[in-house]
Amino acid sequence: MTDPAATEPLLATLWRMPADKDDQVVAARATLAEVADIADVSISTVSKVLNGRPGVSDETRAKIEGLLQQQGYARRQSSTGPAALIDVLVWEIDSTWAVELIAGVERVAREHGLGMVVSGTQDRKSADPRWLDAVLARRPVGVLLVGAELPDAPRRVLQSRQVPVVTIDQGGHAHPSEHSVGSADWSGAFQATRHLIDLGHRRIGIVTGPDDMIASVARLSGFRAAVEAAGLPLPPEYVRRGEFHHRDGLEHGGALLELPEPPTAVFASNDLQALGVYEAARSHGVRIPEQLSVVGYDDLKAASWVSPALTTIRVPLAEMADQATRLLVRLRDEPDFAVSHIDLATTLVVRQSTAAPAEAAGGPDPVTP
Amino acid sequence: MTDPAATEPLLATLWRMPADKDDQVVAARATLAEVADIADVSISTVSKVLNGRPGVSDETRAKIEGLLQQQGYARRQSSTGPAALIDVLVWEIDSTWAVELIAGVERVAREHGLGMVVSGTQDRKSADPRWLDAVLARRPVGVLLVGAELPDAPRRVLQSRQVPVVTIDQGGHAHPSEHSVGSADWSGAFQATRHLIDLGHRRIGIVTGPDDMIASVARLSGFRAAVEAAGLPLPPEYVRRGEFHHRDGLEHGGALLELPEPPTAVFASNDLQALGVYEAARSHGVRIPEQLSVVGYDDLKAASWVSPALTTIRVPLAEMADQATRLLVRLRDEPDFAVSHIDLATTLVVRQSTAAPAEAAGGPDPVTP
DNA sequence: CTGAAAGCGCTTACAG
DNA sequence: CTGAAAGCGCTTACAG
Repeated sequence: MTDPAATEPLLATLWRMPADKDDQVVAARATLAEVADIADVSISTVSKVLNGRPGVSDETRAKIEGLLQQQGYARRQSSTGPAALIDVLVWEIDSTWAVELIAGVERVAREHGLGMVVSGTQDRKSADPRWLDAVLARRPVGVLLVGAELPDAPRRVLQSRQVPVVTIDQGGHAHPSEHSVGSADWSGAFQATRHLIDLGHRRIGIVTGPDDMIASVARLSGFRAAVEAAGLPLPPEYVRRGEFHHRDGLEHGGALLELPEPPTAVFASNDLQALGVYEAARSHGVRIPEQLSVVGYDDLKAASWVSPALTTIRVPLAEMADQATRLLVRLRDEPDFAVSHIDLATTLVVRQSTAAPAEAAGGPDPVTP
Repeated sequence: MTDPAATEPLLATLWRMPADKDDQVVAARATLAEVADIADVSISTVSKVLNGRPGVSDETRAKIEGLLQQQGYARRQSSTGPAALIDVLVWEIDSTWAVELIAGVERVAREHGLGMVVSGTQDRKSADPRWLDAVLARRPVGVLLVGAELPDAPRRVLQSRQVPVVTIDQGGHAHPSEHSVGSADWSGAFQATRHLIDLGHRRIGIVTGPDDMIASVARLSGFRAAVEAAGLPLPPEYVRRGEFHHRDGLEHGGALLELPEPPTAVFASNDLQALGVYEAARSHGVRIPEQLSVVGYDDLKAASWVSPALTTIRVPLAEMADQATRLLVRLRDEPDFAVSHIDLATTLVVRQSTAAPAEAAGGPDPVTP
């Protein structure tokens, strides 16, 4: 059985051509008998290994365990269809941002009698293989990606098992072949920047999100468009790359204030960063909004609690969660439902963190570091 | 077969006495053969009904469907035991407080290869019956209650199905027969109050949580103990009942500041309330900490972002989640593990929201409403 | 340690 | 419309 040619016909039996009118090749799972055949042992022995029973030599056991793993052996499939579960994969599960989405998904899932399995990931772009295995074993109604992305390989695996995937907040442009629910990032950023310009600001800085996130790129782009449309300069040192974290605002906010010619307003790409800018301003003795205007993005609850209350772009997180979850439920009932990209509108919420610049001409005196 | 006596022995076969050394009676599910027997039809016919196949008369179909329902027929049980899931029931899922616990539970669950199913409830004390049904169908490793309580009936149902329950943050005193992980609420509140007294405050108000939550009662009690130990007066109007919400701080904070003799310091029973007190102080033109000291409870991330940064009691939420989840995993392996109550220590985090009162003797002038 | 054989719960093609 | 019989995937008591 170490002769590769010998296993050839056996492997072939693992792929069956079912008597299918659609003339479609479907991957059939391996049975105990097939694994036993490949391993050259009896079905009984494979059964013992599978159930952890004694009476099998270590050598045989190891060989069979390897084969079960390799062949992706799964017990007799219950013909009950998918479990009443939705799997949610969340990037940075403890972010205030993720919470509002999770709460929204839970509410709609509950309405439909579905449980919500939540998994976190620190790595936005690659799925833990154990996560994928767990999802396949659970056979959920569908998978919701919140801020996370899925590489092609696991994406195809899910597709082949008829597990639909919906992405939330990718700006709706990431995978054209994939269902997504996002918000109007570009125009939200444009509105925010426009608001600052209308107040009379001429020197406006930005703290961006990671440049490999569509939402973040779209916000920067909307910002640039508004600045350019107004004919304002945008020195490169006014554009600071961040990671959507509080500390970005603290660090880059400080750096901006220490420039020889600091901006009179800062557009933070999310509220957390905006709160970081607050802290930087505080430690530099700069008053908001008198000496520095700040606009955030998201409209987290905290945005209205801080002082001064934060002017920001409201992202309809609850509604996005709602739409995405309903889409998943719909895909369960109509698997061939056309691929859809939904972008919900964002709105500017003006509070106390923005005002006209101190001097329409020169701006505040440079701050001494 | 409408003669009740005739069904008697057949019903009896639904309860089998397995060849069990423990001499335990175990409820066995009905098989197709048994249902067929009761219905007086062949197994084939029952199988057809079960799978919605044609070739069965409406009458026979109706009879069999009724019996399948009545006998609680379930397909062949996968002999795999409980699913690789933990069920978490969360009170107010979108509270900042719940998030940190959920994130902590997810991390430990993942470590153990377990998925985390999250359900929310707005009603802290009664479980949705659909939730209970879903949990029983999922057969999770265990149930974690986060801020939620379970009435006796569902509690007994879970117990009878060997689904262990662990409660997080009930102060560890709610159900003596139940596993719980809490934190030292009484001594945390005592520390916080003691801190204010040490700074020289003599008039200290409190915004409490709901008086049917142990955590909240314990905090009030710790507060009282510290005030009394210092021989300070505690007028009834200094004790304001809240619900652990931001608006409690806003409303009661305002009410306290409008008293003829307002307190010089406020102990808020959680950080959200403390931020509400901030807002009340702001709208009354009262400066923190110069004119009013504020202490919170929880140490949410936002506590260090606000200005002035909030002095608070740190509750080890991540560690509590960790302990509770590990306890559940342990209960899976040792169902008879002794009931345990773990209370983790809390610590005082001194930031900028507390200072000595303006006038050691009289305090600030009463604020005009 | 190994596997042939009996058996369980279920499905399905087919005879009546 | 109904059911006897063959068969599938798996488990288990037991012979070698």
